Amino acid sequence: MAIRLYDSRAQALQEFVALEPGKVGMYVCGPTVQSSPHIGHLRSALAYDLWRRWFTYRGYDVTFVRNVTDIDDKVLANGSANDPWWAVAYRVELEFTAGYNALGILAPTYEPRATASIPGMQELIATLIEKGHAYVAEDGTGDVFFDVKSWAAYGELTNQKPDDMADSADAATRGKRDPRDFALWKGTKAGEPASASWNSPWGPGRPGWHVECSAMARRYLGSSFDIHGGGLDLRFPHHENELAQSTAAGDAFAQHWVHNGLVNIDGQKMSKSLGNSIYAAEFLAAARPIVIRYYLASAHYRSTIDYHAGSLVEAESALDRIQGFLERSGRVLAGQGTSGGAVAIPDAFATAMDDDLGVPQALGVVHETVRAGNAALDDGDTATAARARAEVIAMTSVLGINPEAPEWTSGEGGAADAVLGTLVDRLIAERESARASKDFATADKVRDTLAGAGITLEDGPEGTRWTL
RNA sequence: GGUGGCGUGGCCGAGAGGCGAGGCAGCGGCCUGCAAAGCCGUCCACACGGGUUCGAAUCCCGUCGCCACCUCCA
Repeated sequence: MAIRLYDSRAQALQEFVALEPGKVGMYVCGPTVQSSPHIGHLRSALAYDLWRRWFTYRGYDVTFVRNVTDIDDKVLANGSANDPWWAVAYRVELEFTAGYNALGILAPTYEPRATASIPGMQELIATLIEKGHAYVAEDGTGDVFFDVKSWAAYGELTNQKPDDMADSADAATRGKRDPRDFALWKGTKAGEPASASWNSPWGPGRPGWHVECSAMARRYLGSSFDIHGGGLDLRFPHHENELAQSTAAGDAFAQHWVHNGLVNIDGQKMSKSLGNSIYAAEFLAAARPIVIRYYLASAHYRSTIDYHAGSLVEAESALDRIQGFLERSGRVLAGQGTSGGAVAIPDAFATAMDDDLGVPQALGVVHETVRAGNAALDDGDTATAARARAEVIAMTSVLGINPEAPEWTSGEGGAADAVLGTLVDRLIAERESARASKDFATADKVRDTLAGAGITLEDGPEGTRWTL
Protein backbone atom coordinates (compact mmCIF):
# COMPACT_ATOMS: atom_id res chain seq x y z
CA MET A 1 0.00 0.00 0.00
CA ALA A 2 1.50 3.25 -1.11
CA ILE A 3 1.47 6.47 0.82
CA ARG A 4 -0.18 9.35 -0.96
CA LEU A 5 0.50 12.97 -0.17
CA TYR A 6 -0.82 16.27 -1.40
CA ASP A 7 1.94 17.94 -3.32
CA SER A 8 1.56 21.70 -3.17
CA ARG A 9 3.50 22.26 -6.38
CA ALA A 10 1.45 19.77 -8.40
CA GLN A 11 -1.68 20.82 -6.48
CA ALA A 12 -2.71 17.20 -6.46
CA LEU A 13 -2.51 14.04 -4.44
CA GLN A 14 0.51 12.06 -5.54
CA GLU A 15 1.75 8.63 -4.76
CA PHE A 16 4.94 8.86 -2.78
CA VAL A 17 7.86 7.13 -4.44
CA ALA A 18 11.11 7.37 -2.55
CA LEU A 19 14.17 8.53 -4.45
CA GLU A 20 16.08 5.75 -2.76
CA PRO A 21 13.96 2.72 -1.91
CA GLY A 22 13.18 2.45 1.76
CA LYS A 23 14.46 5.88 2.64
CA VAL A 24 12.88 9.27 3.07
CA GLY A 25 14.76 12.53 3.20
CA MET A 26 12.61 15.26 4.67
CA TYR A 27 13.44 18.91 5.20
CA VAL A 28 11.12 21.09 7.23
CA CYS A 29 11.46 24.80 7.79
CA GLY A 30 11.97 25.35 11.47
CA PRO A 31 11.52 28.59 13.34
CA THR A 32 13.25 31.88 13.02
CA VAL A 33 14.27 32.20 16.63
CA GLN A 34 13.37 35.81 17.11
CA SER A 35 10.56 35.50 19.67
CA SER A 36 8.72 32.91 21.72
CA PRO A 37 6.94 30.03 20.00
CA HIS A 38 3.17 30.18 19.61
CA ILE A 39 0.45 27.62 18.90
CA GLY A 40 1.09 27.74 15.18
CA HIS A 41 4.71 26.74 15.54
CA LEU A 42 3.70 23.76 17.64
CA ARG A 43 1.06 22.71 15.15
CA SER A 44 3.49 22.88 12.27
CA ALA A 45 6.16 20.87 14.04
CA LEU A 46 3.55 18.33 15.09
CA ALA A 47 2.28 17.90 11.53
CA TYR A 48 5.71 16.82 10.32
CA ASP A 49 6.30 14.74 13.42
CA LEU A 50 3.20 12.78 12.42
CA TRP A 51 4.42 12.43 8.84
CA ARG A 52 7.73 11.20 10.08
CA ARG A 53 6.18 8.71 12.47
CA TRP A 54 3.94 7.33 9.76
CA PHE A 55 6.77 6.92 7.26
CA THR A 56 8.75 5.20 9.98
CA TYR A 57 5.83 2.91 10.81
CA ARG A 58 5.62 2.05 7.12
CA GLY A 59 9.19 0.89 7.25
CA TYR A 60 11.05 3.85 5.86
CA ASP A 61 14.33 5.01 7.24
CA VAL A 62 13.58 8.70 7.67
CA THR A 63 16.23 11.39 7.73
CA PHE A 64 14.39 14.32 9.22
CA VAL A 65 15.97 17.77 9.10
CA ARG A 66 14.45 20.78 10.77
CA ASN A 67 16.58 23.88 10.78
CA VAL A 68 16.90 26.77 13.19
CA THR A 69 17.08 30.14 11.49
CA ASP A 70 19.28 31.92 13.98
CA ILE A 71 20.47 34.79 11.83
CA ASP A 72 17.95 37.00 10.15
CA ASP A 73 16.83 40.63 10.08
CA LYS A 74 14.35 40.09 12.88
CA VAL A 75 16.70 38.17 15.12
CA LEU A 76 19.13 41.01 14.68
CA ALA A 77 16.45 43.57 15.37
CA ASN A 78 15.56 41.89 18.67
CA GLY A 79 19.11 41.94 19.91
CA SER A 80 20.73 44.86 21.69
CA ALA A 81 24.05 45.85 23.21
CA ASN A 82 23.14 44.26 26.53
CA ASP A 83 21.35 41.29 25.04
CA PRO A 84 23.04 40.41 21.78
CA TRP A 85 21.13 38.83 18.91
CA TRP A 86 22.85 35.50 19.36
CA ALA A 87 21.78 35.37 23.00
CA VAL A 88 18.20 36.04 21.96
CA ALA A 89 18.46 33.31 19.35
CA TYR A 90 19.81 30.69 21.73
CA ARG A 91 17.27 31.56 24.39
CA VAL A 92 14.34 31.39 22.02
CA GLU A 93 15.66 28.18 20.51
CA LEU A 94 15.51 26.61 23.97
CA GLU A 95 11.91 27.70 24.29
CA PHE A 96 11.08 26.02 21.02
CA THR A 97 12.83 22.85 22.08
CA ALA A 98 10.94 22.87 25.38
CA GLY A 99 7.65 23.24 23.51
CA TYR A 100 8.49 20.41 21.12
CA ASN A 101 9.54 18.15 23.95
CA ALA A 102 6.41 18.88 25.93
CA LEU A 103 4.29 17.66 23.03
CA GLY A 104 6.32 14.53 22.41
CA ILE A 105 7.65 15.81 19.10
CA LEU A 106 10.63 13.65 18.27
CA ALA A 107 14.01 15.31 17.96
CA PRO A 108 15.06 15.71 14.33
CA THR A 109 17.83 13.60 12.86
CA TYR A 110 19.62 16.89 12.26
CA GLU A 111 18.74 20.31 13.59
CA PRO A 112 21.18 22.65 11.89
CA ARG A 113 21.56 26.28 12.81
CA ALA A 114 21.92 28.63 9.90
CA THR A 115 25.00 30.26 11.42
CA ALA A 116 26.80 26.92 11.26
CA SER A 117 26.26 26.53 7.52
CA ILE A 118 27.51 29.85 6.16
CA PRO A 119 30.18 28.30 3.90
CA GLY A 120 27.56 26.16 2.16
CA MET A 121 25.46 29.23 1.56
CA GLN A 122 28.38 31.09 0.07
CA GLU A 123 29.15 28.15 -2.15
CA LEU A 124 25.59 28.16 -3.44
CA ILE A 125 25.68 31.90 -4.05
CA ALA A 126 28.98 31.61 -5.91
CA THR A 127 27.51 28.94 -8.15
CA LEU A 128 24.51 31.12 -8.90
CA ILE A 129 26.70 34.08 -9.82
CA GLU A 130 28.84 31.83 -11.99
CA LYS A 131 25.79 30.53 -13.81
CA GLY A 132 24.41 33.98 -14.39
CA HIS A 133 21.46 33.69 -12.01
CA ALA A 134 22.75 36.10 -9.38
CA TYR A 135 24.64 39.36 -9.34
CA VAL A 136 26.40 41.69 -6.95
CA ALA A 137 24.43 44.88 -6.45
CA GLU A 138 25.86 47.83 -8.25
CA ASP A 139 25.20 50.23 -5.38
CA GLY A 140 28.30 49.10 -3.46
CA THR A 141 26.34 47.73 -0.49
CA GLY A 142 27.79 44.27 -0.84
CA ASP A 143 24.33 42.80 -1.40
CA VAL A 144 23.93 39.90 -3.79
CA PHE A 145 20.60 39.27 -5.47
CA PHE A 146 19.02 36.38 -7.28
CA ASP A 147 18.14 37.39 -10.83
CA VAL A 148 14.51 36.35 -11.20
CA LYS A 149 14.40 37.20 -14.90
CA SER A 150 17.21 34.79 -15.57
CA TRP A 151 15.19 31.85 -14.34
CA ALA A 152 12.18 31.10 -16.51
CA ALA A 153 10.69 28.61 -14.08
CA TYR A 154 10.36 31.23 -11.36
CA GLY A 155 6.83 31.03 -9.99
CA GLU A 156 6.40 27.29 -10.63
CA LEU A 157 5.82 26.42 -7.00
CA THR A 158 2.96 28.83 -6.44
CA ASN A 159 1.65 28.89 -9.98
CA GLN A 160 2.35 32.55 -10.48
CA LYS A 161 3.65 34.44 -13.44
CA PRO A 162 6.32 36.97 -12.57
CA ASP A 163 4.38 39.66 -14.42
CA ASP A 164 1.41 39.12 -12.13
CA MET A 165 3.42 39.58 -9.00
CA ALA A 166 2.77 42.84 -7.33
CA ASP A 167 5.68 45.19 -7.44
CA SER A 168 7.69 45.05 -4.32
CA ALA A 169 6.70 47.43 -1.59
CA ASP A 170 10.41 47.69 -1.19
CA ALA A 171 10.22 50.37 -3.84
CA ALA A 172 13.72 51.58 -3.26
CA THR A 173 15.15 48.70 -5.21
CA ARG A 174 18.48 48.91 -3.46
CA GLY A 175 20.60 48.09 -6.43
CA LYS A 176 18.23 45.40 -7.69
CA ARG A 177 17.84 44.93 -11.41
CA ASP A 178 14.23 43.97 -10.87
CA PRO A 179 11.96 44.54 -7.89
CA ARG A 180 11.25 40.80 -7.68
CA ASP A 181 14.90 39.94 -7.21
CA PHE A 182 15.62 38.82 -3.69
CA ALA A 183 18.70 38.94 -1.49
CA LEU A 184 21.09 36.01 -1.30
CA TRP A 185 23.68 37.91 0.65
CA LYS A 186 23.24 41.08 2.67
CA GLY A 187 26.31 43.28 2.96
CA THR A 188 26.97 44.45 6.50
CA LYS A 189 25.52 47.93 6.98
CA ALA A 190 26.65 50.65 9.33
CA GLY A 191 25.66 49.98 12.91
CA GLU A 192 25.22 46.23 12.48
CA PRO A 193 27.18 44.13 14.99
CA ALA A 194 30.43 42.57 13.90
CA SER A 195 29.22 39.29 15.38
CA ALA A 196 26.61 39.16 12.62
CA SER A 197 29.11 39.66 9.86
CA TRP A 198 30.92 36.96 7.91
CA ASN A 199 33.59 37.47 5.32
CA SER A 200 32.71 36.59 1.77
CA PRO A 201 33.95 37.12 -1.79
CA TRP A 202 31.40 39.96 -1.97
CA GLY A 203 32.47 41.63 1.22
CA PRO A 204 31.41 41.17 4.84
CA GLY A 205 27.79 40.34 5.37
CA ARG A 206 25.26 37.68 6.24
CA PRO A 207 23.09 35.29 4.27
CA GLY A 208 19.60 36.07 3.02
CA TRP A 209 16.83 34.06 4.56
CA HIS A 210 15.92 31.87 1.62
CA VAL A 211 19.42 30.71 0.79
CA GLU A 212 19.89 29.43 4.30
CA CYS A 213 17.35 26.66 3.83
CA SER A 214 18.59 25.77 0.36
CA ALA A 215 22.11 25.33 1.68
CA MET A 216 21.14 23.41 4.80
CA ALA A 217 18.87 21.07 2.88
CA ARG A 218 21.68 20.31 0.44
CA ARG A 219 24.22 19.83 3.20
CA TYR A 220 22.20 17.30 5.16
CA LEU A 221 20.09 15.65 2.48
CA GLY A 222 22.03 16.14 -0.73
CA SER A 223 21.17 17.92 -3.94
CA SER A 224 17.93 16.00 -4.27
CA PHE A 225 15.67 14.70 -1.54
CA ASP A 226 12.11 13.55 -1.10
CA ILE A 227 10.00 16.03 0.79
CA HIS A 228 10.17 19.67 1.75
CA GLY A 229 7.65 20.88 4.30
CA GLY A 230 6.68 24.06 6.05
CA GLY A 231 3.80 26.34 6.96
CA LEU A 232 1.39 27.43 4.27
CA ASP A 233 2.52 31.00 4.78
CA LEU A 234 6.01 30.04 3.65
CA ARG A 235 4.98 28.94 0.17
CA PHE A 236 5.67 32.38 -1.16
CA PRO A 237 8.15 33.90 -1.21
CA HIS A 238 10.29 31.63 0.93
CA HIS A 239 9.77 28.26 -0.72
CA GLU A 240 9.40 29.69 -4.19
CA ASN A 241 12.77 31.35 -3.77
CA GLU A 242 14.39 28.28 -2.27
CA LEU A 243 13.22 26.23 -5.21
CA ALA A 244 14.45 28.81 -7.73
CA GLN A 245 17.88 29.13 -6.11
CA SER A 246 18.52 25.47 -5.69
CA THR A 247 17.31 24.39 -9.10
CA ALA A 248 19.08 27.30 -10.79
CA ALA A 249 22.26 26.15 -9.07
CA GLY A 250 21.75 22.72 -10.58
CA ASP A 251 20.17 20.81 -7.70
CA ALA A 252 17.11 18.66 -8.32
CA PHE A 253 16.00 19.69 -4.83
CA ALA A 254 12.72 18.52 -3.26
CA GLN A 255 10.58 16.01 -5.14
CA HIS A 256 7.48 16.87 -3.14
CA TRP A 257 6.32 20.00 -1.38
CA VAL A 258 4.02 19.71 1.61
CA HIS A 259 2.43 22.59 3.49
CA ASN A 260 0.55 22.57 6.75
CA GLY A 261 -2.44 24.75 7.54
CA LEU A 262 -2.28 27.62 10.00
CA VAL A 263 -3.93 28.18 13.36
CA ASN A 264 -6.52 30.92 13.73
CA ILE A 265 -7.87 32.28 16.97
CA ASP A 266 -11.64 32.72 17.03
CA GLY A 267 -11.67 32.90 13.26
CA GLN A 268 -8.89 35.40 12.99
CA LYS A 269 -5.30 35.10 12.00
CA MET A 270 -2.92 35.29 14.90
CA SER A 271 -0.94 38.46 14.76
CA LYS A 272 0.91 40.79 16.97
CA SER A 273 -1.11 43.76 15.81
CA LEU A 274 -4.37 42.04 16.78
CA GLY A 275 -2.82 41.03 20.06
CA ASN A 276 -4.43 37.61 19.87
CA SER A 277 -1.37 35.40 19.72
CA ILE A 278 -1.40 32.44 22.02
CA TYR A 279 2.10 31.53 22.99
CA ALA A 280 3.25 28.00 23.55
CA ALA A 281 3.91 28.52 27.25
CA GLU A 282 0.40 29.81 27.88
CA PHE A 283 -1.12 27.11 25.68
CA LEU A 284 0.80 24.32 27.35
CA ALA A 285 -0.42 25.51 30.72
CA ALA A 286 -4.04 25.33 29.59
CA ALA A 287 -4.24 21.54 29.49
CA ARG A 288 -2.18 18.38 29.81
CA PRO A 289 0.36 18.26 26.97
CA ILE A 290 -1.13 15.05 25.61
CA VAL A 291 -4.49 16.84 25.32
CA ILE A 292 -2.84 19.59 23.35
CA ARG A 293 -1.15 17.08 21.12
CA TYR A 294 -4.47 15.34 20.54
CA TYR A 295 -6.16 18.65 19.81
CA LEU A 296 -3.57 19.88 17.34
CA ALA A 297 -3.43 16.51 15.61
CA SER A 298 -7.18 15.97 15.42
CA ALA A 299 -7.75 18.25 12.43
CA HIS A 300 -6.22 17.33 9.10
CA TYR A 301 -2.72 18.80 8.80
CA ARG A 302 -3.67 20.86 5.76
CA SER A 303 -6.79 22.45 7.18
CA THR A 304 -6.91 25.64 9.17
CA ILE A 305 -7.42 25.06 12.86
CA ASP A 306 -9.69 27.59 14.49
CA TYR A 307 -8.88 27.66 18.16
CA HIS A 308 -11.54 28.91 20.53
CA ALA A 309 -12.45 28.63 24.16
CA GLY A 310 -13.67 25.12 24.73
CA SER A 311 -11.48 23.52 22.08
CA LEU A 312 -9.26 21.89 24.64
CA VAL A 313 -12.17 20.79 26.81
CA GLU A 314 -13.64 18.89 23.87
CA ALA A 315 -10.29 17.39 23.02
CA GLU A 316 -9.81 16.33 26.60
CA SER A 317 -13.21 14.62 26.74
CA ALA A 318 -12.42 12.70 23.60
CA LEU A 319 -9.00 11.68 24.83
CA ASP A 320 -10.38 10.71 28.23
CA ARG A 321 -12.63 8.26 26.48
CA ILE A 322 -9.61 6.53 24.98
CA GLN A 323 -7.69 6.72 28.22
CA GLY A 324 -10.67 5.43 30.17
CA PHE A 325 -10.86 2.35 27.98
CA LEU A 326 -7.15 1.65 28.34
CA GLU A 327 -7.36 1.96 32.11
CA ARG A 328 -10.45 -0.16 32.35
CA SER A 329 -9.20 -2.85 29.99
CA GLY A 330 -5.79 -2.85 31.61
CA ARG A 331 -7.40 -3.42 34.99
CA VAL A 332 -9.83 -6.11 33.86
CA LEU A 333 -7.33 -7.95 31.68
CA ALA A 334 -4.41 -7.67 34.06
CA GLY A 335 -2.57 -10.94 34.48
CA GLN A 336 -4.54 -12.69 31.77
CA GLY A 337 -1.60 -13.02 29.42
CA THR A 338 -3.20 -10.88 26.80
CA SER A 339 -0.12 -9.84 24.91
CA GLY A 340 -0.65 -12.47 22.24
CA GLY A 341 2.18 -11.25 20.06
CA ALA A 342 2.28 -8.30 17.72
CA VAL A 343 -1.08 -6.85 16.90
CA ALA A 344 -1.54 -5.22 13.55
CA ILE A 345 -2.97 -1.79 13.30
CA PRO A 346 -6.48 -2.03 11.81
CA ASP A 347 -6.54 -1.71 8.04
CA ALA A 348 -8.97 1.18 8.17
CA PHE A 349 -6.55 3.16 10.28
CA ALA A 350 -3.61 2.43 8.01
CA THR A 351 -5.62 3.24 4.90
CA ALA A 352 -6.62 6.59 6.37
CA MET A 353 -3.04 7.43 7.29
CA ASP A 354 -1.70 6.35 3.91
CA ASP A 355 -4.09 8.77 2.27
CA ASP A 356 -2.33 12.06 2.87
CA LEU A 357 -2.08 11.49 6.59
CA GLY A 358 -5.79 11.23 7.34
CA VAL A 359 -5.45 11.56 11.08
CA PRO A 360 -9.07 12.65 11.68
CA GLN A 361 -10.37 9.53 9.98
CA ALA A 362 -7.77 7.43 11.74
CA LEU A 363 -8.99 8.81 15.06
CA GLY A 364 -12.46 7.74 14.05
CA VAL A 365 -11.12 4.18 13.81
CA VAL A 366 -9.54 4.55 17.24
CA HIS A 367 -12.86 5.59 18.74
CA GLU A 368 -14.76 2.81 17.02
CA THR A 369 -12.25 0.34 18.41
CA VAL A 370 -12.67 1.85 21.87
CA ARG A 371 -16.42 1.44 21.67
CA ALA A 372 -16.11 -2.17 20.51
CA GLY A 373 -13.61 -2.82 23.29
CA ASN A 374 -15.85 -1.34 25.96
CA ALA A 375 -18.79 -3.34 24.68
CA ALA A 376 -16.67 -6.51 24.82
CA LEU A 377 -15.73 -5.71 28.42
CA ASP A 378 -19.40 -5.24 29.25
CA ASP A 379 -20.06 -8.68 27.77
CA GLY A 380 -17.12 -10.30 29.49
CA ASP A 381 -15.57 -11.12 26.12
CA THR A 382 -11.97 -10.75 27.22
CA ALA A 383 -10.45 -12.04 24.01
CA THR A 384 -12.13 -9.35 21.92
CA ALA A 385 -11.41 -6.74 24.56
CA ALA A 386 -7.75 -7.68 24.64
CA ARG A 387 -7.46 -7.38 20.90
CA ALA A 388 -9.18 -4.00 20.94
CA ARG A 389 -6.87 -2.87 23.71
CA ALA A 390 -3.79 -3.92 21.77
CA GLU A 391 -5.07 -2.20 18.65
CA VAL A 392 -5.83 1.01 20.49
CA ILE A 393 -2.37 1.00 22.01
CA ALA A 394 -0.79 0.39 18.61
CA MET A 395 -2.79 3.15 16.92
CA THR A 396 -2.33 5.77 19.61
CA SER A 397 1.35 4.94 19.86
CA VAL A 398 1.89 5.68 16.18
CA LEU A 399 0.15 9.01 16.68
CA GLY A 400 2.12 9.72 19.82
CA ILE A 401 -1.02 9.94 21.96
CA ASN A 402 -0.94 6.68 23.87
CA PRO A 403 -1.89 7.89 27.36
CA GLU A 404 0.01 4.99 28.92
CA ALA A 405 3.26 5.70 27.10
CA PRO A 406 6.19 6.65 29.32
CA GLU A 407 6.44 10.18 27.94
CA TRP A 408 3.00 10.99 29.33
CA THR A 409 3.09 9.01 32.54
CA SER A 410 6.53 9.80 33.91
CA GLY A 411 6.25 12.24 36.75
CA GLU A 412 3.26 10.42 38.15
CA GLY A 413 3.62 8.16 41.12
CA GLY A 414 5.69 10.53 43.21
CA ALA A 415 5.57 10.94 46.94
CA ALA A 416 2.82 13.54 46.78
CA ASP A 417 0.66 11.12 44.80
CA ALA A 418 1.21 8.43 47.37
CA VAL A 419 0.10 10.71 50.18
CA LEU A 420 -2.95 11.79 48.21
CA GLY A 421 -3.78 8.17 47.49
CA THR A 422 -3.66 7.29 51.15
CA LEU A 423 -5.98 10.13 52.08
CA VAL A 424 -8.46 9.45 49.32
CA ASP A 425 -8.47 5.73 50.08
CA ARG A 426 -9.34 6.50 53.69
CA LEU A 427 -12.29 8.65 52.65
CA ILE A 428 -13.44 5.99 50.21
CA ALA A 429 -13.32 3.42 53.02
CA GLU A 430 -15.47 5.69 55.20
CA ARG A 431 -17.92 6.06 52.36
CA GLU A 432 -17.96 2.29 51.85
CA SER A 433 -18.96 1.63 55.43
CA ALA A 434 -21.66 4.28 55.19
CA ARG A 435 -22.99 2.70 52.01
CA ALA A 436 -22.92 -0.74 53.61
CA SER A 437 -25.20 0.54 56.35
CA LYS A 438 -27.37 2.35 53.78
CA ASP A 439 -26.36 5.71 55.16
CA PHE A 440 -26.39 7.29 51.70
CA ALA A 441 -26.48 10.84 53.03
CA THR A 442 -23.06 10.37 54.59
CA ALA A 443 -21.79 8.47 51.56
CA ASP A 444 -22.86 11.25 49.20
CA LYS A 445 -21.32 13.86 51.45
CA VAL A 446 -17.95 12.16 51.16
CA ARG A 447 -18.33 11.97 47.41
CA ASP A 448 -19.28 15.65 47.23
CA THR A 449 -16.30 16.60 49.34
CA LEU A 450 -13.96 14.75 47.03
CA ALA A 451 -15.70 16.18 43.98
CA GLY A 452 -15.06 19.62 45.37
CA ALA A 453 -11.36 18.76 45.36
CA GLY A 454 -11.58 17.64 41.75
CA ILE A 455 -11.71 13.92 42.50
CA THR A 456 -14.29 11.78 40.74
CA LEU A 457 -15.44 8.45 42.14
CA GLU A 458 -16.62 5.49 40.12
CA ASP A 459 -18.27 2.50 41.78
CA GLY A 460 -17.70 -0.75 39.97
CA PRO A 461 -17.84 -4.48 40.60
CA GLU A 462 -14.27 -4.47 41.88
CA GLY A 463 -14.85 -1.56 44.24
CA THR A 464 -14.58 2.18 44.02
CA ARG A 465 -12.03 3.92 41.81
CA TRP A 466 -11.02 7.53 41.89
CA THR A 467 -9.54 9.87 39.35
CA LEU A 468 -8.27 13.39 39.70
C1' G B 1 -5.53 42.91 -9.69
C1' G B 2 -2.80 37.78 -9.47
C1' U B 3 -2.61 32.84 -6.96
C1' G B 4 -4.86 29.37 -3.76
C1' G B 5 -8.37 27.60 -0.10
C1' C B 6 -12.99 27.27 2.55
C1' G B 7 -18.58 27.39 3.71
C1' U B 8 -21.12 20.00 6.62
C1' G B 9 -26.07 18.82 12.10
C1' G B 10 -26.05 22.90 18.87
C1' C B 11 -20.26 22.68 18.66
C1' C B 12 -15.65 20.35 16.69
C1' G B 13 -14.48 17.64 12.46
C1' A B 14 -13.89 13.66 8.23
C1' G B 15 -15.74 12.14 3.60
C1' A B 16 -16.40 13.25 -1.81
C1' G B 17 -21.91 10.78 -7.30
C1' G B 18 -25.90 5.73 -4.22
C1' C B 19 -23.63 1.80 1.37
C1' G B 20 -26.10 7.47 7.97
C1' A B 21 -17.16 8.67 9.73
C1' G B 22 -15.95 9.95 14.54
C1' G B 23 -15.83 13.07 18.91
C1' C B 24 -18.18 16.77 22.29
C1' A B 25 -22.90 18.53 24.08
C1' G B 26 -28.39 17.17 24.46
C1' C B 27 -32.46 13.64 24.95
C1' G B 28 -34.52 8.43 26.09
C1' G B 29 -33.18 3.59 27.96
C1' C B 30 -30.01 -0.40 30.41
C1' C B 31 -26.72 -0.58 34.61
C1' U B 32 -26.25 2.01 39.75
C1' G B 33 -28.87 3.06 46.53
C1' C B 34 -28.27 7.72 43.69
C1' A B 35 -24.29 8.94 40.62
C1' A B 36 -19.98 8.34 37.54
C1' A B 37 -18.05 5.32 33.77
C1' G B 38 -19.74 2.04 29.98
C1' C B 39 -23.34 0.17 26.46
C1' C B 40 -27.92 0.70 23.36
C1' G B 41 -31.14 4.09 21.02
C1' U B 42 -32.19 9.16 19.44
C1' C B 43 -30.83 13.93 17.16
C1' C B 44 -30.49 11.73 9.39
C1' A B 45 -26.45 17.81 8.22
C1' C B 46 -23.66 19.37 3.94
C1' A B 47 -24.04 28.39 2.12
C1' C B 48 -27.82 29.78 -1.85
C1' G B 49 -29.95 29.27 -7.03
C1' G B 50 -29.92 26.58 -11.40
C1' G B 51 -28.14 22.27 -14.26
C1' U B 52 -26.13 17.08 -15.45
C1' U B 53 -27.77 12.14 -13.58
C1' C B 54 -32.14 6.78 -12.35
C1' G B 55 -29.60 9.11 -8.05
C1' A B 56 -25.71 15.13 -6.08
C1' A B 57 -23.24 17.23 0.26
C1' U B 58 -19.97 15.10 -3.64
C1' C B 59 -19.82 16.80 -10.84
C1' C B 60 -21.00 21.54 -13.95
C1' C B 61 -22.63 26.87 -14.20
C1' G B 62 -23.86 31.07 -11.46
C1' U B 63 -24.55 33.86 -6.76
C1' C B 64 -23.40 35.12 -1.77
C1' G B 65 -20.14 34.92 2.36
C1' C B 66 -15.33 33.94 4.69
C1' C B 67 -9.99 33.22 4.63
C1' A B 68 -4.75 32.89 3.12
C1' C B 69 -0.33 34.38 0.16
C1' C B 70 1.52 38.31 -3.29
C1' U B 71 9.01 39.77 -0.53
C1' C B 72 7.94 39.82 8.24
C1' C B 73 5.38 35.12 9.17
C1' A B 74 4.74 27.90 11.30
